[in-house]
Amino acid sequence: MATMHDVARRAGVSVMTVSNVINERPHVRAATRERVRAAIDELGYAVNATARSLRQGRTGVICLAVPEIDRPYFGILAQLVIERAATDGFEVVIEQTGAARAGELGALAHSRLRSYDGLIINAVRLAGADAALLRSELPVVVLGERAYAEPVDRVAMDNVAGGALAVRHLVDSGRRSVAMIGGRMSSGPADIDAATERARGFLAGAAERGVDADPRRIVESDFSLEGGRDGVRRLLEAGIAVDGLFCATDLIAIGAVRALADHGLRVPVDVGVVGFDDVPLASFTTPSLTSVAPDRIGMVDAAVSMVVARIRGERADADYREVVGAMAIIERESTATIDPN
Amino acid sequence: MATMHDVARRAGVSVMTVSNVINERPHVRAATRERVRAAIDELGYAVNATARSLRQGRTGVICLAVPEIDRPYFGILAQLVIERAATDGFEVVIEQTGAARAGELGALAHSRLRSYDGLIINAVRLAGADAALLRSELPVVVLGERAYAEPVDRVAMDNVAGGALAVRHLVDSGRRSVAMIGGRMSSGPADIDAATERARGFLAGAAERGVDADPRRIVESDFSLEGGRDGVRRLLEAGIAVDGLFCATDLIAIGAVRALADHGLRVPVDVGVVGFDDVPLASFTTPSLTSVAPDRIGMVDAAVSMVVARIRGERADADYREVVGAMAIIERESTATIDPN
DNA sequence: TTGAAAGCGCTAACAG
DNA sequence: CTGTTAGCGCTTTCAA
Repeated sequence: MATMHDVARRAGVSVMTVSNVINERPHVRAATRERVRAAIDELGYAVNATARSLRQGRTGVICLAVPEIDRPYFGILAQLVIERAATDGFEVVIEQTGAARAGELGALAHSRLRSYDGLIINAVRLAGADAALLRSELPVVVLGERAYAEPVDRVAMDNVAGGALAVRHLVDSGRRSVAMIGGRMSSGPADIDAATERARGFLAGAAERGVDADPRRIVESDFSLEGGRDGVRRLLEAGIAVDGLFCATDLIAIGAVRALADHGLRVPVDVGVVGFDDVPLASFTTPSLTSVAPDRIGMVDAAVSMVVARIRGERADADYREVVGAMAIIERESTATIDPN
Repeated sequence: MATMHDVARRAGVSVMTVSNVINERPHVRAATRERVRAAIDELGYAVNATARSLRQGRTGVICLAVPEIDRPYFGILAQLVIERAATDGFEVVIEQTGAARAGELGALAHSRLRSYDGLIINAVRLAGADAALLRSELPVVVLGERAYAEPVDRVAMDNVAGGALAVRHLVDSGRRSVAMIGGRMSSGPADIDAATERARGFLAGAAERGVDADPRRIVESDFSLEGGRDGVRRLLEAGIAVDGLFCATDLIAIGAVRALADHGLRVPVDVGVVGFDDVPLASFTTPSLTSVAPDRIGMVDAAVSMVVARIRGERADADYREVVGAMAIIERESTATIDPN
């Protein structure tokens, strides 16, 4: 690979002039610039980003850490973050945490090692005690979750409100025996994650509408197709009557719809189903899936803006911000109102 | 951030000794090692990967360039590549090409800039004329596609065989009027991509089974849910009778199944549908989706092995290899044999 | 077993 | 408008 020195020699200028041309700085005579450009083309020169990063102490790269990139929700999120970061001149590398605390801590450590300029982390397991780590020299924005006692930069979605929206809609469309798959009954304030918050919303919404809000109507599960399938099996085996089912993600919902069909239960006639995330697929399943939709674009915009502002030093160190994204319910076929006949 | 010099000063040794400890090189006295380790912990020191990369000329990072990370196929692929690369001590960064030639050339250029050690590129638009670029100092393995006249390192899937498998299965399960969504009739040998190859397999398989293999039975489409929906609409509007439908990806198939339902056509009773990729979702849709399954794990293993061998200089420069992954058809409900009554 | 010196390729700061 | 110098943090090379 040619270096800047090679280009300088060939163009008969100093390396500094080459650098000035490459970085489009003023005060370079047009003729000189052309000579340098020609040399660059002839040698097939390209800047070495590693050397530039070492010198500048910045990489121009933001890390996005998500649990698993092969879940549709995170695929879309990644796409949006990449596009949005590009508008501020940043690249994005994606890191997977495996939805584990170790992986999430690893993403933090790793961002430091690689000198990424900032980190947007969709943390699902980082505990409040880890929050101190989130307030380091490295600009970090926590995305998606909502519960740290310590102040950190954070973009959350209102999972409780979303869960309540879902169950209210189920009841209002004629269901009385509601249940939830993918929720969690928190053992304390320590591990408040999306599963817990959505479950709280579910219970609150059910109580509000005067339907049975027994925590036994909530089963835990992975946020996966298999989790939905197994969740339905467990509900039915426990003998819990269900005509309205709230699933903590769309993937769970799709697995659940399939399992319901396998048990001879039709959606929406026998059971109404609501998912969460509003992935594109939700419009295309049969039946199409009613889902709680977070304001993805707004959240991504807020997260990137926040991390970029920190990187640029535009905010005081202790000035932590929190943004909570809006939720909406998108009604589709899976909760069509039951004909009273 | 503490540097190696800070650690050295604190431990009362030279930077070289610190480096030796960090890299677990022998010839460091146990006592010295402990002293250095203690200093590292006290200062919270971590190596600066950028500086190391600049010095070594290697980054330990492989780039994986895919069209769009939010398609399930590529999400899974990324997951597999990350896991496999880790076994050889490499990290992976994911780059999106937008399924455009510019994006694919960009991934190449970018891998050079960032000094990535190698590139695995799922190229869908790079033309044969660009193949020369693939044989540069940068180790590159082309994944998924199959058609370059020039020799390059390549891991392909047998798209033609896969298309033929699909149509044979449709005919053998009782369908006679087959059509395809997401295929392309190539204008020449220049742009042979998956859409073209799968269409060739479709035509060959149809001819082999003695059913109508008119190219008008193939409609182009995006590899997306919307593409499948629109493809069905176009087929039906063109008045083409269809009782067997081959879709170039599972996403197309899911969109198509939905559109068929909207037109009052039931799957599999009225139309049998075969997808391609065998994404996990295929087992969970209603009806579950018959799909052509590439040997993903085998392909990923081959691709990572090839690029790592190149990085390590274990192969002669001109010794290009090609691996073609096996295909299988996974039969599910969407092609259940029609009861002759 | 440990250390000193050099330099990877680039850019900030300043000099001309 | 252009050039010189120094140094980012690390590892390679060689010497002690």
